[in-house]
Parts: sequence; C-alpha cells; structure tokens
Amino acid sequence: MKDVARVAGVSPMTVSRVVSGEPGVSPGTAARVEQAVRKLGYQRNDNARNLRQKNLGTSTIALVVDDLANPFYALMARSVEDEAHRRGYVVLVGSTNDEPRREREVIAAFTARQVDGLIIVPTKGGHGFLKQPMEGGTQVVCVDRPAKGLAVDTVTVDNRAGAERAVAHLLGHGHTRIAYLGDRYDIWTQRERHLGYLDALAAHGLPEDPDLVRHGLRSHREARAALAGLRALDRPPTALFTSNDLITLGVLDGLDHPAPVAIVGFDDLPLAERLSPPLTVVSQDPVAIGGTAANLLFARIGGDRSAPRSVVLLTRLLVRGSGEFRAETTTEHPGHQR
Amino acid sequence: MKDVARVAGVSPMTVSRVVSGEPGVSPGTAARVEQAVRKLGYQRNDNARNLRQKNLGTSTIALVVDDLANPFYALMARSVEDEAHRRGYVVLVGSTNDEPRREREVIAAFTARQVDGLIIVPTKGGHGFLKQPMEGGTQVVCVDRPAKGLAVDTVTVDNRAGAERAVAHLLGHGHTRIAYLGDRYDIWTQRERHLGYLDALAAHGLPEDPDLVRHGLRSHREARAALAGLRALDRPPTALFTSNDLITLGVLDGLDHPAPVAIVGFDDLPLAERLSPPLTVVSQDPVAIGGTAANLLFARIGGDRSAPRSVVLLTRLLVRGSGEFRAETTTEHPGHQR
DNA sequence: GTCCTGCTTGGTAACGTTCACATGCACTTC
DNA sequence: GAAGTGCATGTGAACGTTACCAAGCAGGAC
Repeated sequence: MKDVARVAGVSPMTVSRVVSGEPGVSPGTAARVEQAVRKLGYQRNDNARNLRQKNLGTSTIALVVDDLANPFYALMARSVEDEAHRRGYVVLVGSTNDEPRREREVIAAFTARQVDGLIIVPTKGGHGFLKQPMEGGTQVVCVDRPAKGLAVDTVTVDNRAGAERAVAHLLGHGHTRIAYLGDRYDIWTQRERHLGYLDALAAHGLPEDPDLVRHGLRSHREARAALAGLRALDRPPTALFTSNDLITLGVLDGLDHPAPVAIVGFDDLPLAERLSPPLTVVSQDPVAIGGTAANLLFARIGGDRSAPRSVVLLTRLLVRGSGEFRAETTTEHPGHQR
Repeated sequence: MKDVARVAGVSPMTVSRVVSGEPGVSPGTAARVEQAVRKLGYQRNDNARNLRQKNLGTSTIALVVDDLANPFYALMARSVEDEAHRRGYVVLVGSTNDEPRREREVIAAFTARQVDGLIIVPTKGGHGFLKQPMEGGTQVVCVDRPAKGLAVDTVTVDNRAGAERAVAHLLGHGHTRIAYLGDRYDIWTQRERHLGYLDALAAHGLPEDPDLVRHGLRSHREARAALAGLRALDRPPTALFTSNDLITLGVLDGLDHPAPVAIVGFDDLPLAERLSPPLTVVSQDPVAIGGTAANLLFARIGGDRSAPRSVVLLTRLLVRGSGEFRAETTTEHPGHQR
C-alpha cells in the first residue's frame, strides 16, 4: 500500500480510502490511485484490515461437519457456501470424523482465525471450549444435531417422527419382524431414529426384540456383516429399517437382487428410484437444512440477540416400492431362506 | 495477551513465548502463564500472528472447485482437507459454478486473506489475475483440468484414453450407432472425452455422426431432454456414452427399465452395481486426485521450486453389464422402438 | 574482586491497515 | 475583510502479535 501511495503521489490513507471505496476522495486523485493499483497489481491484505477494524468482523465463517465426503454434508456445505458468498463471506470447512478431539482441534484453528460464526455438526463430546469464543462474539449454530448443554440456534429434522412413519409403513404392510440397523448409539440422530422405531412398534403393541436391533454400524462393511447376522437368525426379519445412507448402501450390497426383504432407509440416495424395486426412503433436504442454518447464523452475526431458536424441518416418506412387500409373500420368495 | 501478562505478572513477550511453545522460559514462569491463560480463557489471535511473522505462512490453503455438492468434488475436498489437517493447515472452500466471474471473486477473497496455496479446478476464463499472488509467493495447483496459459502443477486423469476405452468397449459389442452426451464443450475434460470418443470411432473406421452428438448438457433435465431427442431420430443410437455423472443420472432417469440401450458412463456412482443391468462406467479416484494435488501443493509450500509437473492418474473401465448388450439384440427389445 | 558465560526476561519497533483527528484550502456569508 | 463552512488530504496511533536486541542476574574461572 505504501508503494501504491508513492507511485500515486498520495498518502497511504488516501489509498486506503480508494481501495475500500470510502467517500471523500476527489475523482482525479481516485483515478491516479486506481491506476497505480493496477500498475503494481496491488491487493489489500484483509487480515491486516480485519485486525485494525476490531468491531467489524472478518467476513469469514466456518463449517464443521462429520464428513465432507458424505453427500448429505456436501450438499449442506454447498448451500452454506452459497449463502455466504451472497453476503461476501468466505467459508472455512473441517471434518470431525465424529471424533471429539478432532472437532476441538478444528474449531480451535477456526476461532484462532477470528471467524465471525461457526456452523457445526456437534460430536458427542462436550462443547465447553466454545464458551470463550462465544463470549468474544463468535456466533454458533448447530445443525443436524443439538450439542448437549449448548444454548444456541439449532437446525434438525424430525428424526423420530420420520423413523416412526417409516416403520409404521412397514407394519402397515404386515411386517412384524422389523430389524433396526443403526450407526453409533451415541449419535443423537441415531438415538432419535431408534426411538421412532420403538414408537411405531409400541403403537402396534409390539415389544422390542433385541435380536433384531443392531447399533454401532460405522461403515458399509459393518452394515453388510450385521445384515448377514440378522439373516442367519432362526426367525430372520422380514423387513429392515436402515438408519442412514451408508448403512442402506451396505445392506443393499449384501442382499440378493431383487431384495428378498422389505427395506426402508433413512436418507435419500441418487439412483434410489432406479433400483428394482425402487427404494422407499425417509428423505431430508440438506440444502434447506444448510440454508436455514446459514440464515440463522447471519441473523446472529447481523446483531440478532434473541433467545436461541430450535428449527425442526420435516422429513418426507418417499414410497417407491422396496418397503411395500407384503410380509406374507416374502417368506415364499426363493431368495429368502438362509 | 496483555491481560494474561498482567495476571501472570510478566511481560507480553513472555506470554507470547509460552503460548507459542518457544524455548527459553523457566518452568516456573511458564506454569504461571499457563494458569493465567486458562483462567482468562485466552486464545492467540492467529491473524495478528501471521501479520507479524511475514515470511512464515498463514497455515491456510484454499480449494476452489466447480461445485462442492458434486460427490466427485466432495470426495476430493475431503481428501485435501485430510492432508491439510495432518499438517496443521485449515482449508477455505469455494464453488465457482464454472463461472469465470465467480471464480475470480472467490479466489480474490482467498488471496486477500493471504492463503499459502490454492488448489483450483479452473474455469475456462483466463487466469492472469493469479500472476500477482503467485509472484507474492502464493502457490497454485490445478486439478481435474489444466488452466490455459498457467504454468503450474496440474493433476488430471487420462480422460481421452478412458473415454476411448469406454467407446471401444461398446464398439466391441457390435454397436456402431453410439451417441455422445456431454457437458459444455468449453470444459477441458469434456473436450478430451469427446476426443476419446472420436478416437475409438476412428479406430473402427467410423466417421462422426453429428446427429448422435450432444454437447452443453448442464443438468439432469437437459440430459434427459437430449436423450429423448436422440431416441426420436429415424435411426436412434443403440448405445450411449455419457460424459459425466450428472448426465448419466439424467439419462438413466429418462430410460425405461431395464434400459433398452447400452450405456457406459464417465464417473462411477454409488448404487451403480445395484442397477439392472449394473452400470458399466469409467471410474476415476477423487480421493487419489485430491491427495496428489494436496501433496504437490504442500511440496511447493515447503519450498520446492522445480519446474511445474503434470500428473496424469489413470481411469478404470468397470465392466458391470450396462455396456454389454449386443447391438443385434437391442433392436428386438420391446422398449426400443420410439 | 573482576570478568565472562549462559540463561531468563523485558523494551521497542514493526507487520499492513484504518480510526480519530488535524490541517489546508477554496468558497461563502454578513 | 474576518470568520465560518465544507471538502480533500495527511498525521500519528493503534489493532495483537513477534523479531531483535539489550538488560539483569547467577554461577564459575582466574
């Protein structure tokens, strides 16, 4: 900037005014400065700028998700980024792998860079480390799951009701032996979906059969193995409720084709309509979720200091075919015997 | 930091030494400082730090992709982020939507924040605006496509050979009327894949039939419409080569079930194996691509000033079924007549 | 006792920018 | 013609940190 000032024959302050578009510079001077800027290829150092203008922010937010490679979070990230870009903000991203330690590291690196806001998919770990940054003015919004003991805006979906509807759908087609396949039970969404599963069973007067419930499936491979175990039971399930996209994929991979059991999965998948039978799913809208979270965050950054809100978006049951096998007929299917 | 210094009864310089882990502080003093840090919940301002330590970097890199919501780029992003995290770097991300203007805006916002390096999926626009930041020491790596006139490390795949192999595979099964459905022709990968298509035809002594070639398909919907046009021809194609994942999805959506034509797509898709028939694809490995790009970038950041390298990773043809219809039999298929 | 060595600690300035205020100048007002 | 008004520009300090160098002090060698 000093170089530009020298070339343009003005003080650095005047250059600052021109490159930041502030008023009070005569057109002639501004033109000379702009010419010098172009000649030298000068670009303002926004870090220095943000350091000086303390009360204004850094125009940077951060997004912390479980796994950016998961299409669900990728769609969310894109949605957040679009909202940020629209407002002239940039986005730092980090994946936690659902490990509290990595979450802490990533968030610390972000707050150390003075982000104006954080959108986080919280892990099961505590979030006391957020207290200081929040007192320092960093805004926080939780998404996908609430963070225990953290009073901030939160965007989730009706996991429990969505799962309940899915399982009720299977019950409505005559199934009574419905397996639950879920990810780690310490993940809030998984607990909620399991509760929804139990709600549906209870509404039909059915008790939970522990043999049919599998928690802690972290991968495609583990889901596939759990399925094999279920099908090896003396009385195998006639229907499956898979509690996230990864598990649904693993289960499909382990099944004959066409699938000899009814399936309803949580989370929609590309090509789900194209399977035979087409896959019935509970779908949530990651773009809406991300957009809502971003809007809440920017409202906070804009000065909104009202009480924390909790927004619950609705899931939809997309009935396509895989959940509509009648229980009676599945036992006759040749692929069904173990 | 001043507050911490006051509480610990030392100078800010000593606090700086402690929080940055520098040697030369007596254990007793260090303990007092650490206690004060905990008591006040102090966290170092890394922006101020980076401003002062000019020659060291900001430990921040940026990733600029076409569309973060595309699973291909999402996987790449996760891979880049993992490499960055491993080295204590954070990642800024931006989507260009393949618009040169948005690319410029996003990159300008990143360089203004003094990123140490950029990994970009370049749009067709010029990249002269990168010259100044590069002279200023910002390292740049291109990925997925080269940037015209920009001499930097570049990671791509063998698009042309991969497409050639895919089309040769169809030719090998007796097809002679093979349609090409591609995205915008000004995207380098699309031109390469189209060239591969032509290579395969030429190797079989076949001329290009302009009726069978569709460029510029930007969406699922447009791909579907293009397919309808192709099937309405007097002599419709008996096989399709779809030049990216989005187009493959759109085409599948527009076809009867099971598909009455042979299909090979560029880019693998989850559930591709589960379709009937399973989808034959040319697959590339986004994790390897992102990891390679990140390693090149960090080598540059680490001081490597050798001549720019161009790394070409290999694609694989995954033969699963959809490309193996014999041309003779497809004309008998009931779904085939228009 | 003097000098030197080595370690711990502090003071000052600087990174690149902008805030708050001061200055200079042309122009109006009575 | 003196004083006031308004705009364009410059000056110095500050944001939070660290590089550089100096100072203080204990312990050992002579």
